[in-house]
Amino acid sequence: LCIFNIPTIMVLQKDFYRKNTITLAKDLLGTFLVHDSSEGTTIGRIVEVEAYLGADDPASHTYRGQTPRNRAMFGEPGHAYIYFTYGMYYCFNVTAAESGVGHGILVRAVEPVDGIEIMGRRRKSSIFNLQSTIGETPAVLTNGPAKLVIAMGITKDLYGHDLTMPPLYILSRDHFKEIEFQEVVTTTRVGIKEGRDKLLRFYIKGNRFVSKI
DNA sequence: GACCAGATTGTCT
DNA sequence: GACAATCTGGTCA
Repeated sequence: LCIFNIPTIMVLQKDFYRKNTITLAKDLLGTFLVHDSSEGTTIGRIVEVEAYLGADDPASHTYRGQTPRNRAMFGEPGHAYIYFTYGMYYCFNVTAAESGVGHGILVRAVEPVDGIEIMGRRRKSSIFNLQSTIGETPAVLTNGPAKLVIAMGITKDLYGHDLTMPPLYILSRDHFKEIEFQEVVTTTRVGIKEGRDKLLRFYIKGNRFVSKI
């Protein structure tokens, strides 16, 4: 991983996750999601997220309280909440806020950084045609919450996983590469019926891997 | 670009 | 029984 042979980059620890949910959502932009799997390591830079605010948010899976499905969001921040949806897809969230509150941050898009061939293989088993490219990198690999889960090989057995530990963890921003950190765009969330007015979607302005502009 | 139908099943009421 | 924090491939423009 010569890309990260830089002393300022490190695995984000528990303290990083112990903060206001909206602040955490924005702070996750530009960090690197890493998954070490038997197929190899894949790394994606987080470029788009959405915050879900539990009992204060009718769009949240935790709005009506705890169930077997959403229990991870009621635990410690900085763990994986992975849910199954539309009969065939999984989406990945970072749990947020203190225990009992039920907040989560949906990762909607990452920018492929390493293991791009592995991502391509995983995605091609789901769809046939990946012609669209950005330079050498296919744009369609990870520009959506279910797409990135497939590309990065995230499965439901990682439900509740502590994100400070292998095989799934998050690295801090590369401040050397981000001398000017990109501006954050704040907008409404995608694909929800309730809470459409809330401005809880955040993405890196101008980033080509964001799911929708 | 915009809009739309279909896939497919766990989860909750 | 209804619905879902989605994606793909089709149509029309």
